[in-house]
Amino acid sequence: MNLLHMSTNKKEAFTQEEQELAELAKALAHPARIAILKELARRNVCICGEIVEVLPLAQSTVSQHLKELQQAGLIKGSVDGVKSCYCINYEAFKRFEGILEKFFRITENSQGCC
Amino acid sequence: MNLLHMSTNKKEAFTQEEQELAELAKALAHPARIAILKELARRNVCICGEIVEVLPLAQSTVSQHLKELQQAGLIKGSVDGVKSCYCINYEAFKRFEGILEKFFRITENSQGCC
DNA sequence: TTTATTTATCGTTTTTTTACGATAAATTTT
DNA sequence: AAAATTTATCGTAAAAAAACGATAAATAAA
Repeated sequence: MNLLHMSTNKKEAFTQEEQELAELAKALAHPARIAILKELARRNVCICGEIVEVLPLAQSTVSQHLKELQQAGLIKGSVDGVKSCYCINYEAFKRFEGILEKFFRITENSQGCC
Repeated sequence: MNLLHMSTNKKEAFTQEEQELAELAKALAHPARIAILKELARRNVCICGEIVEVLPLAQSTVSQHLKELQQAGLIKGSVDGVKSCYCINYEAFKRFEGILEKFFRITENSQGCC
């Protein structure tokens, strides 16, 4: 492999699994998004702009993070009048957990040498 | 909170735990790094430039990814002559698993509303 | 000793992410 | 009906990540 680095489309060079795990990991790759997820889990009744109150970020920035979490599938959102309501997508987390577990299992039976 | 967005240093606004999880997740947030980790685990004898052979990326780019994984603590490296050898840091993965498990547990007992 | 191999690092470019303010649309409240 | 509230989106700026080629240092092979 690696003549002129194979394909022009880098994304396609990796497996579907690798891409999916990377996408999900990316959703967790910012402390603000982790804080949002924790807050959504804490109040099991869904919240909306209350998240903004809790985070040290501007409303538009929080909105952006919420969008990313939603696009990754980790949260669900619904509109209630002028307010909007988000919550944990339980099924997605279960799936995420499964993918991670499988991944970690691979690393488990490798005895390092360094 | 949130008057002028609190502190000027955004990083400090989140907990140590949130930051650590975000850092670890970021290390997984690229398919190339996942592929590298899988390859390191597959050959349980450590490899080095053989990783470059397997990935559709330039040598310098792979080297960069290896550095990031090492900085995140997920892999260990050692030099053997002109070659350099990397391997899975088993303890780090165990720790990572623990942190994730704790995090997922929080999300588990939240019944969504959307 | 000269040549070849291996790999980390430098410099650079391009792309993505993060963050904010301003604004617009929708909906309550007054 | 007018004013206020809520929130997504737009435009933009700054920072970080991703990628490459070139190079230098170290070691191995000739």
